[in-house]
Amino acid sequence: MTNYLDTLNEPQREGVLTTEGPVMLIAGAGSGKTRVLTFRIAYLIQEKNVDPFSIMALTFTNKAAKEMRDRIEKVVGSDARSLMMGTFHSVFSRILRAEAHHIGYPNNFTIYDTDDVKQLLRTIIKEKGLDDAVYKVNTVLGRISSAKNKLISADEYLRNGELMGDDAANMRPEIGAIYKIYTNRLYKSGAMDFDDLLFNTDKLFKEHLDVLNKYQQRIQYLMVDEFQDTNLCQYYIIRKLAAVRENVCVVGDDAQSIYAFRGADITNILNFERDYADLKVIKLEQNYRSTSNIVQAANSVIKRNRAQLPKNVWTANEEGKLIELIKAVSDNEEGRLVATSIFQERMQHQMKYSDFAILYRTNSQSRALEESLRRMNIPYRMVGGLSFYQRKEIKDILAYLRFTMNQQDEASFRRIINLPKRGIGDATVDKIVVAANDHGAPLWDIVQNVTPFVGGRVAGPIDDFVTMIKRFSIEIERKDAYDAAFEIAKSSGLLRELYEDKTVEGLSRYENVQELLNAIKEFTDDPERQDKSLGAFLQEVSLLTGQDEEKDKDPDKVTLMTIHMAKGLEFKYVYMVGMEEDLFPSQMMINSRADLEEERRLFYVAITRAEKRLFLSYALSRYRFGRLKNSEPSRFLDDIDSSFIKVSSKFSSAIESSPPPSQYAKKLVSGIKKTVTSAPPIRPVTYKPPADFIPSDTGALQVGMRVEHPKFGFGTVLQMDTSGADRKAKIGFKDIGEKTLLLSFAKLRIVEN
DNA sequence: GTCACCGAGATTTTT
DNA sequence: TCTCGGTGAC
Repeated sequence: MTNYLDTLNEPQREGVLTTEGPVMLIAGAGSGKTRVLTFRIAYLIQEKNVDPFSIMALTFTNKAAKEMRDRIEKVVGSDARSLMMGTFHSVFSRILRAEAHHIGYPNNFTIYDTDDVKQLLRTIIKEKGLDDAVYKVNTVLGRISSAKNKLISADEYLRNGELMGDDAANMRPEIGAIYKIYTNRLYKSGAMDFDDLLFNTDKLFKEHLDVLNKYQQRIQYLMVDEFQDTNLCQYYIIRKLAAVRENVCVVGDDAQSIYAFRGADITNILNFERDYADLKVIKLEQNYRSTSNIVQAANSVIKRNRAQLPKNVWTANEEGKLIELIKAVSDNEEGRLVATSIFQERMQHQMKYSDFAILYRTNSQSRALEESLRRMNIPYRMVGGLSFYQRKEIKDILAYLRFTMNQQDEASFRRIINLPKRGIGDATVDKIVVAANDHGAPLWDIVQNVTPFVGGRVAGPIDDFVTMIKRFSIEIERKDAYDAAFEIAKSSGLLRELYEDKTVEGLSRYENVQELLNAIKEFTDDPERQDKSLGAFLQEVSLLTGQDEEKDKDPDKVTLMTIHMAKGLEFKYVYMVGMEEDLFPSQMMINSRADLEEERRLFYVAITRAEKRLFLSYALSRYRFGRLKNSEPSRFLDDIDSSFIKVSSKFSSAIESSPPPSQYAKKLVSGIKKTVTSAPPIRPVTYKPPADFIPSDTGALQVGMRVEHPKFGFGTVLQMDTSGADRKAKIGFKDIGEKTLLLSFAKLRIVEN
């Protein structure tokens, strides 16, 4: 058992063995922090005989939690199950599920997702008669959310001169009032938003010391992963929980802090040193993941940031190949070049598809990439995007289930009262909600006794609805989650409605609902699960995100995801695409130094995901908002010390004929050590390409089509060769005769008609 | 109350 | 390009 200690280096071992007292691990990228955390927990259980029940470990994503649990289970076996471990949100929502009644919430409170929250805010803004162009839902939500993350309640917000002053200066003086109404509405609905799961946990501990004490006694050892991403609220909870024993170990890397927009506050790291005088700080600086070139390139980037803790990340790994920069004229070509490169590298080095990842800044960039991968028959999986549980049909069913659990839930009520159609319109719903608020009465009381408040015609259907929901709530007492959910899906008429829709989309929606029911079945059939109630299922599902549905039969696929989702992961080959100004760094992040530094840290995270090879790519034009836009290479390319990067030989010849390169591109081409043999000189031709030459997608190129080439001029496709790895086309050019071109490189414009 | 059509805005990231 | 909310006809 102790032999695993031998596999650790000195600071890592220290991190595992220093179990008593406050510890902060500053862990550089790829320095094995998960190993340290894993072994630390294993060590506590096996060597120090600590009851796993009294260890709490907090992570940021479900994925990280799951991975850690799996790894611990490999060492300590089934003991791992009783660990109190998960994301901040899931662990605290479990605590609230047991304790929420102390702060006036029902224990079976509903969790509102972002859509529910926005809907509710929109309603409130409308009810207050405010202009929704001034009070944009996203703005309002942002203000409220960041207040909650800083532990500022609605009442405190209204009393806070600075916040109110800001709002007044921005012509939005009512935000505080909206916050207050919003809080009351959530409370009345027995619902919490994501921020409330933290905010209310803090409130619970603050107002009920007996409850806090219970958890302080229980949790003997507390560990926090990704500490640099904690917000103030999380920090206070951590401190409270650890106040008695002070056996708290936080692990983080300030260079990888990329969630400031969500309230993460790096100063927590500094405060931690201040709050614990006897804090032991251990630095993990040896990188085991990446080649020396990649590590040094990453260092050269992060060095440009002003705000950072001093550390020296180094590696004993081989030098490795240089980072390659791929240039493309368009987003489509970028996709094509990346796909081609993956194909070739995989062949040449006998890699698996799963060794490759393509990272991007925004989800919308995935489309061009997907197309190229599909065209080359490269299997891929996309992580993130919209989750299964955000689909309309799924949310509809879940709303029924949620409302059956909690009849005060306004958001679910609005969603299902007229679904399927039963002749109850918005006007009626508004009347009911307003009546509930005016009378200070619970929503459900009004709904049950609705006649005085609405037109006589709709009273009948509402009564039927009430009867149905009452029947459902009896069902969930008698049946397990699956049987109850199935019964509700069927009796509500939702299932039938979807079944009768024979369109393609209707079919897939029906299948999605079936899949949801399967997921519930799986949940109830899981022998390790103690709480199999519908409530427990809903709780869990609310905190799930897109990344958590991977029951892939074929795991050998290229991974596509945003950089944010890639944090904590590693791949042998990484392609970081879209290295362009306004995209990365995002145009919304270039206005302040702090924002720009966060973007740079994001770039640092991207670079350090790569083990063996890193490719960066950019396109000179790209479709955005459905329009073609020109773009310039990212300023971040200049941050990389030029001795670690080279221009790829894969770049297209069309660059030379494209619009004059930007200053960034120029600097790059001149400043970068050219280790590639330069392309053979192109023989002079008389043909001059038009200034606005834009290559077409040649995926559907066929014999007989007329094409234009930026150097060779106009021609006709004579023959296609798609047998080999590279698709080729023999083209008869008007000026220079026949040429066979590789379609992955050639810039061709398909001439219309 | 319902449906079909139109126009606007979105694309920064997640629990 | 896509999704969402608003509007007007029935």
